[in-house]
Amino acid sequence: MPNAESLAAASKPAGADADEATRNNLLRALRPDDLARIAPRLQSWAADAGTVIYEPGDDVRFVYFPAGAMLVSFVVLLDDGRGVETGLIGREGAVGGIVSQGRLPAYSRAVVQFPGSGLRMLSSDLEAAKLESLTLRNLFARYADCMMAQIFQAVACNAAHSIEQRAAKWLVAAIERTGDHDVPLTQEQLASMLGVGRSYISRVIQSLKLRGVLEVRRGRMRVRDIALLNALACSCNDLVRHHFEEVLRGVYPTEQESAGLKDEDGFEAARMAS
Amino acid sequence: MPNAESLAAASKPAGADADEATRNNLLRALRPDDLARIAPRLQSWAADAGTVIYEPGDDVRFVYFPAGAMLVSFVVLLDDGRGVETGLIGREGAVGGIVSQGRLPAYSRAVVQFPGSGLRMLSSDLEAAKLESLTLRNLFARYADCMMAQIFQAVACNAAHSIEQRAAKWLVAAIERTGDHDVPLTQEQLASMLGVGRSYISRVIQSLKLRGVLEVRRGRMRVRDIALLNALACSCNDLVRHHFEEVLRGVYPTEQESAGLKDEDGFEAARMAS
DNA sequence: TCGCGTCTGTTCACTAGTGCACTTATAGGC
DNA sequence: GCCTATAAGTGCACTAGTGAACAGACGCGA
Repeated sequence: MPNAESLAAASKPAGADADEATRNNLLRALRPDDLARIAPRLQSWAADAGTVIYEPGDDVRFVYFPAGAMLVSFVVLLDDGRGVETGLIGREGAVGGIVSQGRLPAYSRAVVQFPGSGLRMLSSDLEAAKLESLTLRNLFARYADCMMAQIFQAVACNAAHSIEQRAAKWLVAAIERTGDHDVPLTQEQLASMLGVGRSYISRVIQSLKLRGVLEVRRGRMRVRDIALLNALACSCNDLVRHHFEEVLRGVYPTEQESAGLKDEDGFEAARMAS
Repeated sequence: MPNAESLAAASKPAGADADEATRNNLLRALRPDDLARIAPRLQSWAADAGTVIYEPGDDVRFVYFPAGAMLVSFVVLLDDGRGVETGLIGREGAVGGIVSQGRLPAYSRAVVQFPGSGLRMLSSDLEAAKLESLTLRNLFARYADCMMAQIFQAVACNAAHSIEQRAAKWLVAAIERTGDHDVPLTQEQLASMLGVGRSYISRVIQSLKLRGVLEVRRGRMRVRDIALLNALACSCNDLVRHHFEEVLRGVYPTEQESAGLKDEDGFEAARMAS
């Protein structure tokens, strides 16, 4: 359950707490001198679920760093009005101009999926800092590559895997990032993100419930057996996680602060998020 | 039909013809001083269909610039051994370390789909040149953003659109890039790239044939009515093309050398490729 | 504690797509 | 000009997923 700090969108002026920065893995991975370089430009930032950070075509002025249990989705709008999720970003990453490296019209919509708080800074400030620091540039290029890998895998996944596999994958991915087995999401929202019919998702969830994988409440689910859930999912998540580990090994901190996520049977749900 | 220059993989030592460089839009978009900066490092390069440029995990040392009718696919390998196409690159772009900006293990396989020739250079040389030139860096960041948009759209497309729409889209995208209505591809290959069954693709192609959209030969198709084909496709291609135009407007050359692609009814098949 | 909006569960008829098996066509090499 | 490998076409039984419709049921606000 998202903690009570999820208030309406707001942002403190500047020089946000060093504490807050450690709640985002990309920022925590910064060398002290790089952190010192950008810290004065970071401001704290919070948003409710459903908040649209930017729309397609918008000039994206900020880079956003979700922290804690906050999740942001990239959503591509189709001609028929549907919006399909193409990527899910949590405290392991950042949103806004990561690939384009500055101000270009956004292609997707970015929307807050799970509420929470984080940090943000002007893209122009980040770009300026990247010009001064090779290590900073390197870290963000590595993260961009990982994000790209995630999107690549999603293309293949959507072409090849069943709706049950994809739904299970989504839930595991969300829990890995938030560190919370409680998923505040209606079935309607999940169906819409996957680009599939609501009634079928309902059946899939029902079947997971009957197998004891999760509990259903109105507007939220609670995952009871994440190991089984991950086994029912396709391996797309695992492949992407592996790429993150390889590319960011030695850059991301390796500490095991797995947020109490370890299950009895040893499934390491928070490897990427940790 | 790919022209006879498609010989076995080979590469001339250096300082490749300035001519060849104009056959790739990214290189043609370079300012004269930027072109002069990298030209000495460009070498010409050719490959047959099926040539694997790199495999997942490989250290990608070169950036490849397809020219003319050459096409390169990104293919993500699934756990079950299938490989699904996630992106298609032709003379409008480049392959290799575009997003990661240097040497990182590749996530996908890159494979030559249609044979031909082009240019390539060491990633390290390109990165060095980008450090020296803001305009060069800017051009490649813009292209990276466009490639990202293409992949984003593919995620949504695979989630939402029918196989007929996706097959039609693929054919239009290929023709836009090559400038040739002849598509040297077996139905098996097309099915595999889309991640779907071969027998169903056969039925889709059959239906297109009956509607007079294309002719079928063994191992190749010839598109007769690309306007109708594009109408049967989803609009994903159009959306991506629009983003290319917006982001690379004023950077890409705007001349209309549409390679004889204009149809009687005015469908501009080569807008992006031109 | 009541009422109501919205989320969930389920049925039903239907369409899209699968996977296999088998036949038929075709080009290209000798 | 024939042979053969391989690609294309097709029938069939089957499964996955759709979309509309409607009946509860949950929980929040007054």
